[in-house]
Amino acid sequence: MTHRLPRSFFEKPTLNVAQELLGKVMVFQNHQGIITETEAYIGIDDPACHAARGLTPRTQVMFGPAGYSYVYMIYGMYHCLNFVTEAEGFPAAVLIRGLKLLTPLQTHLNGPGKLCRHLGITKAENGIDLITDETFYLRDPKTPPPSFISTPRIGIKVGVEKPWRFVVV
DNA sequence: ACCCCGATCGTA
DNA sequence: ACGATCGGGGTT
Repeated sequence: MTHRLPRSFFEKPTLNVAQELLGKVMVFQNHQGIITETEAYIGIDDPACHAARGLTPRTQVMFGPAGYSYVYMIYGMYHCLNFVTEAEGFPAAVLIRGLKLLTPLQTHLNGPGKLCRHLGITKAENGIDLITDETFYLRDPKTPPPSFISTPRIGIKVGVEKPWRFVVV
């Protein structure tokens, strides 16, 4: 009944994964929510991707196999949650920017910092294998894929010309 | 040891 | 429009 997304779902071109993640259910501990907004960060030639500055302790997980979490701290206050994509050795990930919680209130967590703060996601959640972890994974609700638009990515100073942000409409 | 900067967010 | 706040990573 879980329909957990397999590694093959993540081990694909990042733009495809970013779009196909829309409408999927993210499960983290006791939380569940529908993904409503994503951004793609693709390889060393994408200047907005952390991996453009090479392999460092922080970006190591992005160089590893697909289907792992990549969590980093930003502005000294917030964390951002990503899922690693593509083949091992190709550093890329999808940033999760929006989540509609599957609660009676259906709270919409819009913004990567607020999303992590609400769910309690920190660097302790970096490098988790979403294919095998007990309480952190993605689920396919088997509903029709939602319609979406693409826009430039938010909050970056380089790579702004690439329309690699995807938002459910 | 030092310095700069950032895939954000709330307030003004 | 701007400040909060601090770790990562490059430089000295």
